[in-house]
Amino acid sequence: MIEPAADAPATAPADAAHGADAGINATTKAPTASRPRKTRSDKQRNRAHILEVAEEFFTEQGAASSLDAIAKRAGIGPGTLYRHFPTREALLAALLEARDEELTARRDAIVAEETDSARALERWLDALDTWASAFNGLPDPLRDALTTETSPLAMTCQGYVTTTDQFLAAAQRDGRAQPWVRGRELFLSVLATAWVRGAALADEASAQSLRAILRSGWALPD
Amino acid sequence: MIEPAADAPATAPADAAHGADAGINATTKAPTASRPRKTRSDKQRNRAHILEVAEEFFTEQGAASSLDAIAKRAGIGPGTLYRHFPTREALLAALLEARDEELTARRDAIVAEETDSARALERWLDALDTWASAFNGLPDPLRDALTTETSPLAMTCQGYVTTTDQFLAAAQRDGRAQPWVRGRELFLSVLATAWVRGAALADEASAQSLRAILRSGWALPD
DNA sequence: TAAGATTAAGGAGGTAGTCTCCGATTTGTC
DNA sequence: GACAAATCGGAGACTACCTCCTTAATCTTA
Repeated sequence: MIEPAADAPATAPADAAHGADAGINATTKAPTASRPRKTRSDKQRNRAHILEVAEEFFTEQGAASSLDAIAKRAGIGPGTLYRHFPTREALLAALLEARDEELTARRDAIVAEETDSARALERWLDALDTWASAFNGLPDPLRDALTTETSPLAMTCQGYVTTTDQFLAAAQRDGRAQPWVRGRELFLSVLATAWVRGAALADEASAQSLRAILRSGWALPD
Repeated sequence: MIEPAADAPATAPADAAHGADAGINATTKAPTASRPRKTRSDKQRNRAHILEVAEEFFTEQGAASSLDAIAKRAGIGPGTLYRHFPTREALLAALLEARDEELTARRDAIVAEETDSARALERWLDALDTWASAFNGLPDPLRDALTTETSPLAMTCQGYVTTTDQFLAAAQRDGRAQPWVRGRELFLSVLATAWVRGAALADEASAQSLRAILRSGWALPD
């Protein structure tokens, strides 16, 4: 049996909090401490549009695309882009958040369908590989996030490391994975293979082979 | 027995050709077609100094250091630096050339000392790992070189891939390495582990573990 | 719905890095 | 020592990142 699940990597609702908290300070008419305004509509519109355009750019030209160019194609000034997403990592995190749902779904599907714990871990690593290969050059910021602590990507990565740990623990319990391996390293190894793929634009063969090497590296026979 | 060796990755002598070819066109006194001049001394001096300073910078700040900053500390203009080394890769290649001798020596030592072909391959991969970790951020240009064909680093890499292939072939003959692995992928996997190490400035534990995963990945028991 | 308050947009511009071109300088040769 | 060729130096064109401050859009209230 397998049992990772229970705590997903937490898809934060981005911006909640407006409405439902009026009337608290209605006693005084002080101009300060008034009820917070509704978020301006153009802000949300811009945010959404930036994300669309960034997805395009990153897909076509990799995760290191020029942010100014993204702003220009989105028809906004650079200041607006940076106000919404102070760093490249923040922008990437927002884009990956959209993929979070899919990855979580794959995780749940694996848990539900797979009875072989080693096979389950393998499928999960496959899913992670696809995720980390969303954009060319994505492995680099992901790797950095894993050691930076204070990155918008850090939380996301940490969640997936935890999930990896759970799949791995199950496989280890069944004697199907090397006992000395840790989830963090498997996660890093997935990033590393995705990084290798990023080189060639078409060294798929090498990436495949590397995955196989890693597979036979963490696995135990039977 | 092991038998890689024979053809080293070819340490090009950089600039030969001066002297020993005079008198050929001595028949006419035509101002054209005269004997080529000796290389100017300041050129060699500058080249050497650039290499010293670049070694410093790359060691301290990684392989992505500012080239203009290197030129400035070397007391020359950027144009001079770019004339000597048109690209960052050319500069890196020149620096790595200095390490070529050491790596070749390690290869020869392994060939001479090691009777266990799997152990020999392992030691060679260790040597490569040290080589690829000479500067922070070095794995990236090395990876690119492996698929660019027309990079000053490409030849160097290709030579080491060949050496890896030879050690690997020996191990495979002895049934000590997975038969489906190729030298290119092992080389890439070394780069990948070096790349992982580059993240943390100190995630040595993960890098070690990744090496172990790879080790048990390509190896066959007994 | 118009005035006032506030939030957000826009974009000029400071900083930094890459790389090139050409006038000035150094060096080798006779 | 003078000439010619090779090399240097660095201004500056280009691109990218990111910030600040002025202007414009939107929300609120009457």
